[in-house]
Amino acid sequence: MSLPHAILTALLEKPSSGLELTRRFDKSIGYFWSATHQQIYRELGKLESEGYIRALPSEQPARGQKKSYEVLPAGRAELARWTAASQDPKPLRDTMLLRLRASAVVGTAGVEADLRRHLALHQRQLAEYEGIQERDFPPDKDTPQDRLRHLVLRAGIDLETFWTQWLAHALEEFERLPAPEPE
Amino acid sequence: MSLPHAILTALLEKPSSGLELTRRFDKSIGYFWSATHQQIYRELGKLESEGYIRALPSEQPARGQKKSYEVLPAGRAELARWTAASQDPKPLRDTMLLRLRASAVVGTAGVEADLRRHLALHQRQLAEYEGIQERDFPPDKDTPQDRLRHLVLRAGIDLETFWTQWLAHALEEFERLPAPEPE
DNA sequence: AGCAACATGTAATGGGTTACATGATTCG
DNA sequence: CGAATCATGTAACCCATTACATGTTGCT
Repeated sequence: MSLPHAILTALLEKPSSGLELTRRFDKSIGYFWSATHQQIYRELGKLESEGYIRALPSEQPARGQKKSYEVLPAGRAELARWTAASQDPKPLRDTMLLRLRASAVVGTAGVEADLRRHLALHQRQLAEYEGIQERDFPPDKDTPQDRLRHLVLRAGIDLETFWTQWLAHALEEFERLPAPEPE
Repeated sequence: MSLPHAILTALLEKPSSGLELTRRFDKSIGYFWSATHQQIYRELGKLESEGYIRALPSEQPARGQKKSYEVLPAGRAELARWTAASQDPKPLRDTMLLRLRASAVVGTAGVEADLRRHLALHQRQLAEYEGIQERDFPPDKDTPQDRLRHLVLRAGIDLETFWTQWLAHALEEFERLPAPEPE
């Protein structure tokens, strides 16, 4: 229920076409919301038909043609309403944790290699976020908007930090574990 | 694609009926995987028809009758296969982070109250996990299985710790923010 | 007998994922 | 002109969520 609001936010920050949105979701928006181009195009159509956004008039609408969108007042109002509304946090669902719990019953074969791979992935992600932090949030940029966006990036950085530390700890445990399969 | 494997893991740890599984998912399994009773019943039917689990023969099958399941060898093999297979981590999707980013554009009205509410929820969750840790993982319990399960619980505890700290930090930022709506 | 709690389901909806389809532009 | 890339979509499937339906057990 939040993809349309993620798109409205992105379009308010900067009017974009579908593919540009996809790239921004892969890049800087990805640390709090992810989406594929199929989701985005479907949602852009829905948002347009609901009167929340409109295509910028400059471009002609054709199949392979770039089509940029901007947010209409109704879209901004809907985003403000949704942002202010109370929402419950979603319960966790993490495959790696489940696999670890399962490996206590069916054996740890194969898991350690993937723990290492995930550690490398999270370390790379962390480094990327820290790069964004240095580039986009120097100490002198300090408007309320910057502070809020930095806060969100900080969450991404802290989460990746958590994962790298937890995965490193998990690997230490694995080295202390006896070699044969349990159960 | 992991709900069936979560159920297989839970059933291997202890054969259960649908409602018992639901309670265990609410309780101790919830810190790495969540599921409702509807999902569980549907999946139990599928797992049974695939030959991964079977109903314990002692009970007669009727509508309001308790029906317990146990895992068959094929189910255990499938769980072992899935656990060992390499899987990519799923990208983050967090509504609160999105709302904060949106509030940088449409104003922060209403968000602060929900930040406080979430902080309280995460603090309660953290306290609950720490209770489980004290009850279920005393220092003398130290089999490989215990270590692996403790590792998973540790992730839940550390994640809740992260959220409480980040939310507290966010609330501090809000107090430093100028009162009027940005943009 | 009536009611609450237990227990197992069905149906409808909506979002996410994967695979595929199609037109336009650019570059060799 | 052919291939790669850019750009916008369509279709099918699966999973999660919500609301609803139905039978059973135990208690008063």
